[in-house]
Amino acid sequence: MTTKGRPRSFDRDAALDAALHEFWRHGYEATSLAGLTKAMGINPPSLYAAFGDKRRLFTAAVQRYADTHGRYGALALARPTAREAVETMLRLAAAEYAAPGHPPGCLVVDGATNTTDAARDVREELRAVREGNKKAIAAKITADVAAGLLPPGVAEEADALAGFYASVIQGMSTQARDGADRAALERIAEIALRAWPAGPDAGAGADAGAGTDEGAGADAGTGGGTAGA
Amino acid sequence: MTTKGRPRSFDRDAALDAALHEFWRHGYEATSLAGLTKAMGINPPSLYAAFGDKRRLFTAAVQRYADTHGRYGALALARPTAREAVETMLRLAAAEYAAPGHPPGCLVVDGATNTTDAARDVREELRAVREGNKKAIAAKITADVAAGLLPPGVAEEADALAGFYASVIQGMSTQARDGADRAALERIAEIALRAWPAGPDAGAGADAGAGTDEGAGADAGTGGGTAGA
DNA sequence: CGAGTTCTGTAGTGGTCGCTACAGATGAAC
DNA sequence: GTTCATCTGTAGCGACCACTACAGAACTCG
Repeated sequence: MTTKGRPRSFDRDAALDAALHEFWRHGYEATSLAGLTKAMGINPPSLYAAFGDKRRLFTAAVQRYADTHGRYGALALARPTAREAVETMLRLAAAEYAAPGHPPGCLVVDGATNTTDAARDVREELRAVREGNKKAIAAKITADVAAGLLPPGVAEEADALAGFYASVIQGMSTQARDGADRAALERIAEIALRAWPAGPDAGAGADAGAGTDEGAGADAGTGGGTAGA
Repeated sequence: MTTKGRPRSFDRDAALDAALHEFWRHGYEATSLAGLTKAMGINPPSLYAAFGDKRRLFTAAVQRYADTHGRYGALALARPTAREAVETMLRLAAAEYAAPGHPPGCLVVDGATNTTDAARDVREELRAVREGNKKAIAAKITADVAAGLLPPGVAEEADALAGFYASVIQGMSTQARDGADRAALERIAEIALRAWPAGPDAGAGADAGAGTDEGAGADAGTGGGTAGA
């Protein structure tokens, strides 16, 4: 299978990166073909030949995002414990969302927030990714409860905890887009980690790494009491 | 000054409410004049005579939102203590974001997330409201430190705490738009409140008795003081 | 070389965007 | 009634939207 015909005169990956940045900054529908072709340095027919159409180009950009800037999610979920996974996810998100060289915030969180009815499927595409991440966090928590790393009562609020940390991360994206720098985002992450449930031997305050005020009984009492009531 | 000429044939407030719902659901730029006029039950010339143009109609809709569904923010900030303000804001937001009868989430958070360069000022308008709310929360915290309701060290992280709770609320809006119901949002709010700093006499870690700090801050029945225990 | 294949730039397509000119309709003032 | 001011619906403005027909350019193959 040889490559016949006139060869492509642009770098497909570089063009995809340029498209990704456009979608990242403006969102799906607010990104025009004119803006895309200008940023990518190509003309519409080349775009359509290489990527299909705007809709498929967006999906390709999301995929590329997941493989590059958005890789922190998978990296964090690969950590052995739920606590490490959540902490890693928060801290990597803080660093990534405000990193120079690309638009602030998260493409998956804010890439298709404002859509017409015609682009409802685009919003659904990103929503599915967000919900998948949330479920993955909940699964990590449930697994740690089963492994004895977290008290049994935490199992009942695994979904709630996952929803909380998903909410924080999504809010961090908005904060980054509003101008928060990396330090500010890291402070948000740090405070969010104070809400992590105490270990299985709660009350003794055997906490891994975090807050100065955290190990004490207040949080342990809150979590255990609410869950067990 | 009498009213001469043909009287307006539609209810201006009702039309504004309809426009608000359109902007709320789709965001500023994804809302078309055609969609607005259809939802408002009027024709373009009537819209322009009554509200100026799409841009000014949006600002009027944001103002109406602030006076109605978005009133929870001002209500919460009117509470005497920072703790009550934040707790009230979280719980009212949880109830409001998933309430039936209107689109999910918050207009101020998600009403102008995806914009072209031409509508950058719209995004700025909402960003200013968000940042104002964040600063108001920080001011409440700083005031409570000055009043002795919170330990002096909290003053240094007043901005960080405000950023954290703003982040949670903004994330709750995304969660609501992704389908979270009121109960799920309230669980997020509850977990977020676990990160609230301990009272002024908490440094020694003598807090098994929750009454020390919670008695002043938590109102009856809200669960702010770990109600179930 | 010529034939075959694919890419590239030009120059549009119909459709929708926000917005408005215009004329008829509908009221108050006289 | 007549006059005048304002609103209303129709109909259409130029600009932009995503997208593509077309022809020439640039490559591999025989």
